[in-house]
Amino acid sequence: MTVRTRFAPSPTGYLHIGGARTALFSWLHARQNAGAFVLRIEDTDRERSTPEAVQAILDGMTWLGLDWDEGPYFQSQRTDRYREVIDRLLAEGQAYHCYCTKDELDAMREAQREAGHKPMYDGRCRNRSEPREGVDPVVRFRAPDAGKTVADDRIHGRVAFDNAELDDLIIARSDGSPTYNLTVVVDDWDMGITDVIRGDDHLNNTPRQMQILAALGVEPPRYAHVPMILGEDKKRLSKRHGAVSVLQYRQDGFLPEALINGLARLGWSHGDDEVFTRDDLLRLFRVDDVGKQASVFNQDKLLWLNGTYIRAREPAELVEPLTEQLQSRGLDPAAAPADLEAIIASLQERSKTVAEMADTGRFFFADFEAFDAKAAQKNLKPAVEEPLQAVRDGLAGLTEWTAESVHGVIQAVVDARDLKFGKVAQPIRVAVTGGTVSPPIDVTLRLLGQATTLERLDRALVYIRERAA
RNA sequence: GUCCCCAUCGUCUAGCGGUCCAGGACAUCGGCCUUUCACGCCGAAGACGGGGGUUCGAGUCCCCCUGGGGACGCCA
Repeated sequence: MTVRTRFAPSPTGYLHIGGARTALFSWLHARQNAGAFVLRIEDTDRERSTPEAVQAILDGMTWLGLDWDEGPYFQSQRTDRYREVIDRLLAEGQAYHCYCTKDELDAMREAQREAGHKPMYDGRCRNRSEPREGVDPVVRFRAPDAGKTVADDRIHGRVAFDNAELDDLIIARSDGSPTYNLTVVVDDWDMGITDVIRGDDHLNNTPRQMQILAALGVEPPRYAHVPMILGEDKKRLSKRHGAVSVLQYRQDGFLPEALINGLARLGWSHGDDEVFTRDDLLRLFRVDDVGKQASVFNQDKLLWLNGTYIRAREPAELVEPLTEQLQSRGLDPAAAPADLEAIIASLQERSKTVAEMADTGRFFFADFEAFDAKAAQKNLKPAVEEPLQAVRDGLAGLTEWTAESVHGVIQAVVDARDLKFGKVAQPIRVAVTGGTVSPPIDVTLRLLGQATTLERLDRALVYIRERAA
């Protein structure tokens, strides 16, 4: 049987890293087995589902390169089918109408809690034959009272639940709309899903879904419940844990392959290896090898991974993400004084994110307003006026503007005065970049171009003289 | 509270009864390199939650406790 997996998010918010990881695992499992990856939007909660969220999820998956073969299917468009299954269950006596009111149920649960029991529906409407006046009934699934329901999970192994612990859950609301556990079951069945890979917060739903499947006479899929991703405080992930939206990582200058790599290494490993490309994962990943314990997503490690991927990419492959970052800063990539790829190459090994690349390389694309105060204080002192002027004059005389020729000029000034290279290089750096960080000074000047370099050196010279005066 | 799941360095993890005075990675702290910042290299510190078993031998198997997470909704 060909493998069919699915990712079934509810569109109530952005695609967060927990969802992205289960999507990744499902995607990998399908791709490894030449199977199909189905995308299904679980939007039965009309109140909270939004089209913006659907778009955010689609965008996030696309950015990560998690392409789907079928869908997106929308549960909101399948209500007739759910109705059909609910009617069948009703007709077969495997489901029944329940007329209990909210107040009645609350009172019941309260009493159970007080008695030290798990709150659950006691089945009081199971044998009711008469409708109750003025109450629109819900439909409940008649769950078995005795025995066990056993799930054979790829990650957790055999998990057994006492049927006595499972109550008659609502499969249709009083307005007739189907609920989650019913729609999941019907969809996975109709869509021929063979492997359900989802967060283990759903482990408790599994026996319920298996019971409905059994009532329908359908073989359950294979389950793999992957552990949750927790925040730094070991609590469930939420907005308060910083960047959790996949698209936010994009905005922050992360590369999709870094996020994929980082997500895959949460709960899964392959010996001592840390860096996995998409192809590596396709070759080595096994859902069955995923660990059982919940984990915390470590931003520092992702940053390190992102740096390795930035260095691994060809400069040309960074043009697009860098352009995005420059534009979001109001900078014009076309204003680059040199070939954009050459600028990128000079910035690669000192950037952990593309955002950082745009920030440290900012001076290439726009002039700066003022020198960094501390940098100027320390480097643009009267003592450097003379050597700086010498460098300026030497550079002005160059007819060939290369890193080598630039370096030659600076080296000559340094040698003639018996200085250390840095004593001259750093003031130049502050003069042309405004700050203390940039690629090697000869490369920086070469990239900046002769005219701009001379202009900014002159300005720094004026600054030094004014400060001295 | 009840049920389910989980438990190795700060974090992600290796370990599948002896080769573990527990290995790798990130972070941290030293050092080297150096034209700044980085990159790179070298080194240090840092963990088997506790208690019982089983066994010649337990990080590895079993039980209990503790701790954490999840579920218990006319949310998904």
